[in-house]
Amino acid sequence: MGKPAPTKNFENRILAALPPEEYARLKDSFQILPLRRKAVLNEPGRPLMDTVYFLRTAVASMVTTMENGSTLEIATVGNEGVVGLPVLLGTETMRTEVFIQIGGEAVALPASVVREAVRVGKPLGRVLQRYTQALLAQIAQSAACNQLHPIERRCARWLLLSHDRVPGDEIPLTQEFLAQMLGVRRATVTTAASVLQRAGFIRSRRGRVLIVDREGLEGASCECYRVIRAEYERPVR
Amino acid sequence: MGKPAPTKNFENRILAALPPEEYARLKDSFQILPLRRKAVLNEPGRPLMDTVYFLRTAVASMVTTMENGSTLEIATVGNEGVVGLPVLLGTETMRTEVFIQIGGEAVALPASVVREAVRVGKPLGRVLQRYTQALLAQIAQSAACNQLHPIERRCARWLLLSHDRVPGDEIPLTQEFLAQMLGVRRATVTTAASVLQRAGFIRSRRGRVLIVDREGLEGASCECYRVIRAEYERPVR
DNA sequence: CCGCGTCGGTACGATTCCGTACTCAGGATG
DNA sequence: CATCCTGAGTACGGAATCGTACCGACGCGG
Repeated sequence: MGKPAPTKNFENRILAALPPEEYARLKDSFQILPLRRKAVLNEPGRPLMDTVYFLRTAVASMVTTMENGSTLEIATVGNEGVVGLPVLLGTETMRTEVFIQIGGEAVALPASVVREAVRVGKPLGRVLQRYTQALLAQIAQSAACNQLHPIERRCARWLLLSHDRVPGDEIPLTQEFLAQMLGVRRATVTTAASVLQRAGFIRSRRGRVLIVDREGLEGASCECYRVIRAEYERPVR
Repeated sequence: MGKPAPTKNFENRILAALPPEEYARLKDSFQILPLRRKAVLNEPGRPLMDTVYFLRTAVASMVTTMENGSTLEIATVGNEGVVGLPVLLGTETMRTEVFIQIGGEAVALPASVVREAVRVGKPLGRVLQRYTQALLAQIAQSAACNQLHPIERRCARWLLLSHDRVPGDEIPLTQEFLAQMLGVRRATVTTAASVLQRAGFIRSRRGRVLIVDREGLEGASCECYRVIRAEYERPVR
């Protein structure tokens, strides 16, 4: 399939889908800011998110932590999406932690502006609802994937989803981190990655993974990659 | 904790949360109808859902089927929720199958009526957005649970969530079915259920499970039951 | 250029769950 | 009452993954 075509200037896809006049109107409230790796955008306990982030080159992760300390990534958010959905869904807290997985740029909009646009039925609201559905589908598919597919395939899926959201072919990433995303031991990731590497699909260096053969990796991945990607690429009606 | 208190006449909780005048207004479009077990409310391929179902005594399951035929339940919907969310989120299809797990009553509303209410910002829209968030949280928690918790606990969790949505203490349910919900073999369910039974928490007969010691079952369940339930019981602000 | 902290590869027994398959029991049907 | 189908219990070898641990290597900072 190859990577999805990048948007112009790596603009966030939700913003890019807006009619020009809506985009122009919102632009006054824009604030373009860099998000550094490991920056935390949402913490489970914290009450309020007063900002909605439309990611450009930055990539974020939604992660759940269990009582015993084990973690699992719920969803990845890149320039196809937005961080701060609860603001639109009537609550001001969310139990999952959201943090920046790969540093980059984002557009910040005050929650009030977004909320107002949604309330009065502006196009932004429609697009955000559509994104909510896609996010829901992604989470649902991952839920099933976690239970039903072996790690090697899930690992490939994760790498592909990440690759789609990153400019080049190199993903900054430790195996320890990937293990936490997939909810397995680091050693398990090592063996899975070794197989993918021996097959010539990836090359992992210390703290980074290079995607060498994307086609091959897609073959090694489970169907879930395709399903999730298709959901995000469904046209906004 | 005990079961959640039932609503009056087993009314759907979303409808019950509406202001009286909104409820009265919608009541003209109501259609109360029985939903039989195994009835399919949504099929992945099918285009359009022109009806939104507010469940009363009926219980529905959202299920994903993988290419290899294995299945997994994504979420359970009872009288706290609604079937037909995509209608509100801008698409008309959904990849997950939705079917009736336990027969009962539901209120059917034409999608157009609901969509209009949401569009013009009626209270119904707010409550539905709030439910969307809770559903999202439920799916996210299950996703993590599937990966991180052993089956015995997940089995207990499932039984509790089902128990909450059913009038009595008996859940009509074959182990084969439960296995498909949890994404495991039937034999695995048998052993898990045996443990719960020997502990005196449940009694399983042919095609039905009786909840004997709810407190005990809560102890045998993972934290996810509490988390999910808490999300649904969060007040609508 | 050296030292040390972090990261990745590997090992091994333990455990959980799978795949398959056989058997028995409940209960509906004729 | 006999039959038959479906549901539930059980068994056993195998595969995947865990928990823990050790070791070597990369590369940053002093």
